[in-house]
Amino acid sequence: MDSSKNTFIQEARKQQIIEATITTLDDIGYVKASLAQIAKRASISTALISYHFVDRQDLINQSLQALIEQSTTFILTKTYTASDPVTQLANFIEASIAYQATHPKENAALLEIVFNARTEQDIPYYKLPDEEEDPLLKALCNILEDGKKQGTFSVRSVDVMAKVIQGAIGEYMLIGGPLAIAAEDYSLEVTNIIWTAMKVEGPKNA
Amino acid sequence: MDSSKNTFIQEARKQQIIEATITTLDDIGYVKASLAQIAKRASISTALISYHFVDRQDLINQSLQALIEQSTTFILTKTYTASDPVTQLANFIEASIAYQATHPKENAALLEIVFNARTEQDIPYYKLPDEEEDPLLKALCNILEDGKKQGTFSVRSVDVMAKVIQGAIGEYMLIGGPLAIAAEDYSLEVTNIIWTAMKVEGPKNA
DNA sequence: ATAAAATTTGATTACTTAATCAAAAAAATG
DNA sequence: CATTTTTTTGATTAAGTAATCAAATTTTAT
Repeated sequence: MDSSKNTFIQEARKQQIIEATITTLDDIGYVKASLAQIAKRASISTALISYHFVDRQDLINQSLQALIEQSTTFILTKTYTASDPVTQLANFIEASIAYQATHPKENAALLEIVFNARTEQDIPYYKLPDEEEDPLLKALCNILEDGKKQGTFSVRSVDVMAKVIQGAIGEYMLIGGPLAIAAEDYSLEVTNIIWTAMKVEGPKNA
Repeated sequence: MDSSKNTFIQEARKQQIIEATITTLDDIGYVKASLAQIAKRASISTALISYHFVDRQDLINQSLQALIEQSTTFILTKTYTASDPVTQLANFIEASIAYQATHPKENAALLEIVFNARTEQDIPYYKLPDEEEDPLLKALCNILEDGKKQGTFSVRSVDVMAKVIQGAIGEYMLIGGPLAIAAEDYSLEVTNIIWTAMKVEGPKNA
């Protein structure tokens, strides 16, 4: 809770363990990412992990939090370089896809946790509520709202449009093998598609 | 391999075990879905699972295959009710989302496997190549190609557009909590967005 | 009905797991 | 420099894992 009481060593060690956790998740996946495997990659004993984290679940949760913070900061920083919704949206899409391309390890680890971890009531993390929780979704909705208000975007449902954009972004990491596309090309294509879908027209139709 | 050699009992039992596997995956997730848990839900002994399936991996793989076949058949059957690309696309989107809404258990189990299972070389299933393998993606691409050829759709890259559509569909199941939208409403919104994005215009711009 | 074959089980196997704990090592304190 | 506190380890624990196997049961064929 209160990290001000922790020494530098404590914080550094925790950080090291979290990094080893991320590496392990990327290497061998959630199922096989045991404390022993994580400890091996951190070159420490398993007991030391238990000393710094109350639980395996705790370790996973803190790793997840670190991963979310890192990617969120990366994306939102680039997004708000601009002040107009059009550029912000383009930045958002590009940064989101660029993050995946430049941080494959972190991205894989994030996926592993989100799609494997469950609450004590066995509710998968990926089914947990969005909106107020997910700052990326909120930022995206805000940008769409702004563009809608100032008449730049033509959007029926901001929520659904946000989901479509999120889906297009999320799909990039699932592209494997033959039809692999460069991140920049994919970003441009997606931005173009979304832009076309929201283009304001002369005569309004239904 | 050759299922013609299997007796009815064998096939029925295998089917029962696969169903129990799906239920277990939905209930408690991939990590905790042990043979014991699956056996409990099928009201049989764990050894019987080993008798009918060579491996746990084998059981998971056969369950996955069953799940993919089921959803693919459902979606493609509804899709090809029509013969024109426009209706086919609308059908495809609607059927894909409807399947998720009407088969939550199967859908959850499919997710659990795809995002947890790995090959012997530790490659996650979700990273395995698409295209030739995934009949849904192929069908979607064909529909887009058809519409493009006959001048109904305006698409730069069929591959990317297909991914955007897949992403929008896949995102539906991740909508949890407050902003839950009815499947039909979501389908209509998505179809509308995609249609707008592919609308053929009068004057061609760059 | 009886023998043979297929199916099912309970018990056991060898392993891996997360977590605990006393003791050792290292760091901080007076 | 001595002592107290923090950090780290190795060994152990109890529980759970997939898989095996001989024996029991059921089904099928004769």
